[in-house]
Amino acid sequence: MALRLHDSLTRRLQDLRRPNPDDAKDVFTFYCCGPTVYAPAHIGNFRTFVVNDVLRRLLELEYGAAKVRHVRNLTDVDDRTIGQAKKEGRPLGDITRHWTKLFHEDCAALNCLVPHAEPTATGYIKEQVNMIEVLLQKGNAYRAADGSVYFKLSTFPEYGGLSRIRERELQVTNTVADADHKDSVSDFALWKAYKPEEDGDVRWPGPDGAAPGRPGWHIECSAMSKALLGDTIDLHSGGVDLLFPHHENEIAQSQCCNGTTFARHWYHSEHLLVDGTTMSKSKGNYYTLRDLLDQGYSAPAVRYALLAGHPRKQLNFTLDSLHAAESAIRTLHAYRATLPTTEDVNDVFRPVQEALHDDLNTPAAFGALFTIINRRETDATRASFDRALFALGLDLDAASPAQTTAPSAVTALAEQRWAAKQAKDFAAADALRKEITAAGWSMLDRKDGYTLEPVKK
RNA sequence: GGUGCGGUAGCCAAGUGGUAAGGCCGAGCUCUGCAAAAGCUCUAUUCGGCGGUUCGAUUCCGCCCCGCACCUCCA
Repeated sequence: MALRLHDSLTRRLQDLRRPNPDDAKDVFTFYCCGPTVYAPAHIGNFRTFVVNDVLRRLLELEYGAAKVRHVRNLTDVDDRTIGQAKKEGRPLGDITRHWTKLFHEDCAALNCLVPHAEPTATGYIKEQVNMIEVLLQKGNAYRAADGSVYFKLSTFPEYGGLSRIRERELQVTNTVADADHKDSVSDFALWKAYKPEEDGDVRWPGPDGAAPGRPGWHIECSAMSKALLGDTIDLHSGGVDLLFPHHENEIAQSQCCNGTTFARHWYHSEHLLVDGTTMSKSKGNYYTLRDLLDQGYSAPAVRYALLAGHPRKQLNFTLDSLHAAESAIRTLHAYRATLPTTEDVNDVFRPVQEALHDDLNTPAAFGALFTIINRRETDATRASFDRALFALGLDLDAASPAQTTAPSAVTALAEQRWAAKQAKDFAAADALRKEITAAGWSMLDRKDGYTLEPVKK
């Protein structure tokens, strides 16, 4: 079954295809909008990246790992990054390096495959400037009085096709008096002229005839995808919030500059909610991966919880859903141990991949997974199970709670209780169990000994 | 106001014009001295409300109620 995915532009399910499957050099090109590195990424951000990671895995299973090229950018210069640098009184690069490192750590913990390239906006200034110059030459952009460059929306009649927002509606809603020098309020910035009071020392030489400054946000993705993947990419994805204006603007810039289709397929994943509303700093209702790990939840459980709802539906995140995820993962872990390591004759877990191939239906995939498990298929092997888990990106071994060692006082109590139990002095054994529990540890009796684990919350 | 999405068991969540996957929680049982783990079994005559189409609708259509998101730099 081909990989079918909802396309945001046509609003239909469409098969994802390599345009030239007979060409050995042809690869499937996949661009996903990445994070802005100025603060910790919250798990809402990671819903997008985890969903896209499943997509990447499916593409690899479908075409072969060598036939997929996945690019995800890092926005390391914009109002927010500059604002954060200014606030902390540190160079912009310090801030963005710091948050990039933490972002990568979280990605690794969530078992996301590393993109083939992770370009940064500051690493592609020249490409962005070049693109702006082409747009100026073609008449799709103009220089403003302050030296900024804007995209002239009226030169691209197809604008709004993705978001279905018409220009006149934009103007109605644009109530903020625009302080800059646009011809039309709908026009968006390609290049922002340097403002000493706001930008500190962040500036580059601008496009021909423009002032020094920095690129606008939207142009970076257009320039980096062009540089790394070519004029037309097979799949472009991101969170729904990017649909307008970011992706709409990317289409306008890229298609006017390159004269060809920008992306063959658009995919947007929905938001993660907390307490029924979207996460945000101002509401104070967001979680970071670190928060959850510190509370004792495992990264695979977080990944599971993020995939527990259909990616194109809003998902309300709760600690209950994390508990459920932890339990489900324990079941998977125990089940895996029962599977033979023999070669598989029937791919009994095939329905899991099929569910994923049907518009990335992750909840249905989990359903299929457990249905098969509950059937106790005699043909099930570890290899077929692991293939299913690979597609979902679940690393079960990483789910085992951190092997914290009990304090010596607790170990001593445990030794005493074990001895008492061997001597069949059950009254003493029970009393010692209580003490151990009171100290925050569970003593789990095994056949030939015992293990100690922190008491579960 | 515009655009889009959704309302399915205690919680989460798939799905279909032909009579409701799955996970969690809970209950019972088995096994263990106890506990835990593991295994087995059970848990929606019903899919926001009211109409319509149909032999038949949770699934299609209309209206209504409720919730959420986006509307210029938020994944």
